[in-house]
Amino acid sequence: MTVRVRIAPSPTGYFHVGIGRTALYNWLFARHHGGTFIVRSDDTDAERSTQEYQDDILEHLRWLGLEWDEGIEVGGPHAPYRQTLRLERYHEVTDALLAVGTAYPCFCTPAELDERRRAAMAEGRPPGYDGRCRSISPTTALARRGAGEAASVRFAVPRPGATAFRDEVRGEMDIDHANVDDFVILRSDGSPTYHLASSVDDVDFGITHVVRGEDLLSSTPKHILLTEALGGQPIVYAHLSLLMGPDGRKLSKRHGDTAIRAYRERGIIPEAMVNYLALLGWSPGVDETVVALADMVERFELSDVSRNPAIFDPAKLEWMNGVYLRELAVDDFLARTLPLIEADLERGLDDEELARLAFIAPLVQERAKLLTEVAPQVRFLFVDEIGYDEDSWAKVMTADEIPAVLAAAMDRLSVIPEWKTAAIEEALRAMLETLELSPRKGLQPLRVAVSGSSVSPPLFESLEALGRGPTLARLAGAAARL
RNA sequence: GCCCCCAUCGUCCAGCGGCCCAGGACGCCGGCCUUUCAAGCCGGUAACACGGGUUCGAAUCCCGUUGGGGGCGCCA
Repeated sequence: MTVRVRIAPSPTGYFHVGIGRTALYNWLFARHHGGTFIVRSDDTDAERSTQEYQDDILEHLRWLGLEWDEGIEVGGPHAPYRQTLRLERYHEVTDALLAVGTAYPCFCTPAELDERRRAAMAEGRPPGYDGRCRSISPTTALARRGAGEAASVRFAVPRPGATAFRDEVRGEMDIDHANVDDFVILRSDGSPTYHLASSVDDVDFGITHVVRGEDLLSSTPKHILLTEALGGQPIVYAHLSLLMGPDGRKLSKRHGDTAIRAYRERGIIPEAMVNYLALLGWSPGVDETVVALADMVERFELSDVSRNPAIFDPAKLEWMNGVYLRELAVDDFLARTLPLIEADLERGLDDEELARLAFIAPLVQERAKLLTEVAPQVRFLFVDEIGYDEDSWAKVMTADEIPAVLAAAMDRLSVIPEWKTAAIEEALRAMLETLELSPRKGLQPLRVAVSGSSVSPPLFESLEALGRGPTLARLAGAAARL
């Protein structure tokens, strides 16, 4: 049997790290088994669904490299893969269930249900639907509907009864139907609920494994019951624990960024995000933290997925991002960084500037954790006027010997025969010796004078990249500002 | 309230009855290196929630307590 898995994001919000991880696990599972990964759109919530969110989801699925074999935008044998386009099918199924009595019309209004739910809670009874419309005879029900009375359709859960299944990450489950109420499958406005649409799609699309969040664990009997009623093949379930915020509560907006987009914009690269997400709840079985994608595919097993809720830790993500940044080929690093640099400068770089950037890039690559750190670090190479970081200035440009240092540096640098790192270093070290200054004392002022900050790429290389003219001008400029 | 899930360093993960006075990674602290910041290297800090069993032997199995999470919608 070929493995067929899916994710069914609802376009009611940006693609966030939680679904990202679920998508990744589905993808890894499919790839590991040579199966099919499907993406469909759960867009039945017309109120909250937007095209912007839909685009964001697909864009970031691709950004993470989780290409899908079948589904929305790419098509496939079960197209279209969006639920709003399959309403007829849901009605067809509902009618069939109604006909055999596996489902029944419910005439309770939302207001009534709400009131009863409140009362039940207050009295300590289970707040689920009490099943009162289940006893209405089919003829009476038909008459009432014929008379125009609004009705939703509920699934008649067998009682007494229980649903047992084996969850691939949690083990054997057995849920008594006393805890599964007669749930709505079709709203009174004719739209399908999540339970119906999702289960019908899973059956119709031949889904073999459902890997999803633990929040759906207690709804699983509903889906199994529906699947059986539809005559579908049994589906294997695997429920992933949820992602938490730093305070141990469910991850949400108030914890800061949960959107994958936000991390991308902050300078996280997809390789790092994927690696980090993969290990947030799954272990390849060895004490390794940085794992190549191919190895993940090779080793991924649902049985190795952790049952513990996991706290999303941006600090570790950033560390990992640094690891991946350093592993990048310089050209690749440059390619990913250039758009950010040009955006920062608000102009493109010419060939000569590109060459200077390429010269300095490896040195920046070594120290970056985020792609977004690069532009500010190299900005001084491409602007006419630099802005000084005031903290840096206050910290290093206030010592008594500063004027002498700047003057000596200008003297030395203006006469070196060749403007190369080695010659620059030699000249400046000679200067340090003459002035009897430590590198820290004598070189930091030059760094601030030239780059505007006490933090920059290595000084000698930076000067070479800047060029003699601009270097001398910056030194003079700083001297004038003292 | 009821039902379900979970429980190893601050965090993520390893451990699936003896190899564990518990291992790796992030973080944190210290050192080395050093032209800044990083990186790198070396070292350190820190956990089996609690109580009962089972067993020659328990982080590992069972029960309970506590704690955390999820669910109980004509949301998904």
